[in-house]
Amino acid sequence: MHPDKLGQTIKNRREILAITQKDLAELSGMGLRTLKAIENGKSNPTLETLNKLIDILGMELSIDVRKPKF
Amino acid sequence: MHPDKLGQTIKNRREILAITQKDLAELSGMGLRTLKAIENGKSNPTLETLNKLIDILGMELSIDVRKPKF
DNA sequence: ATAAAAAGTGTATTAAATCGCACTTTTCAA
DNA sequence: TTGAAAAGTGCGATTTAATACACTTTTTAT
Repeated sequence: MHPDKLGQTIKNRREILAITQKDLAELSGMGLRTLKAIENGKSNPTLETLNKLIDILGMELSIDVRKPKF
Repeated sequence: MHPDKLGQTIKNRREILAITQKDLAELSGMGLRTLKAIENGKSNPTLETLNKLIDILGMELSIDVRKPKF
């Protein structure tokens, strides 16, 4: 999960929920500037910041062993 | 994914692979002190740090919509 | 076309993640 | 038992994520 892909994931989900960056930032209790940076893939967010976001977005973060492609 | 659970996930996986904290830190290109803090749930790591770790551990991070329990 | 809402940006400050060094504690095999 | 390897900790330095303010650009609805 690289910054660019993360940003798209967050942005896509936010748009599905039809809320603005400002509202998402406020609901998540984080700075608007920070959210903008994340969505634009220009940030290296902390786990805490990530958790705030995905919680409000109704998402979850998971870490699992990579499945081999063959 | 809270810091405590993350720490356990990392530690469990490392022990399955039978490598030391020192080796994992070096392979991941991160400070030993940082890895120790993460495993002990006393850290709020950045995405970049997380990526370094799970990459070496043969794991992957994913963010998906929460499935309802019913 | 245009006015308002939403999104993006430059700069500066603050809080905290990362890091190395030196040391202590715990684990574990001989 | 004991000695070495592994894990954990106090401290201080450096880097950078997170933040607010003020402003510009883009998007959207009328």
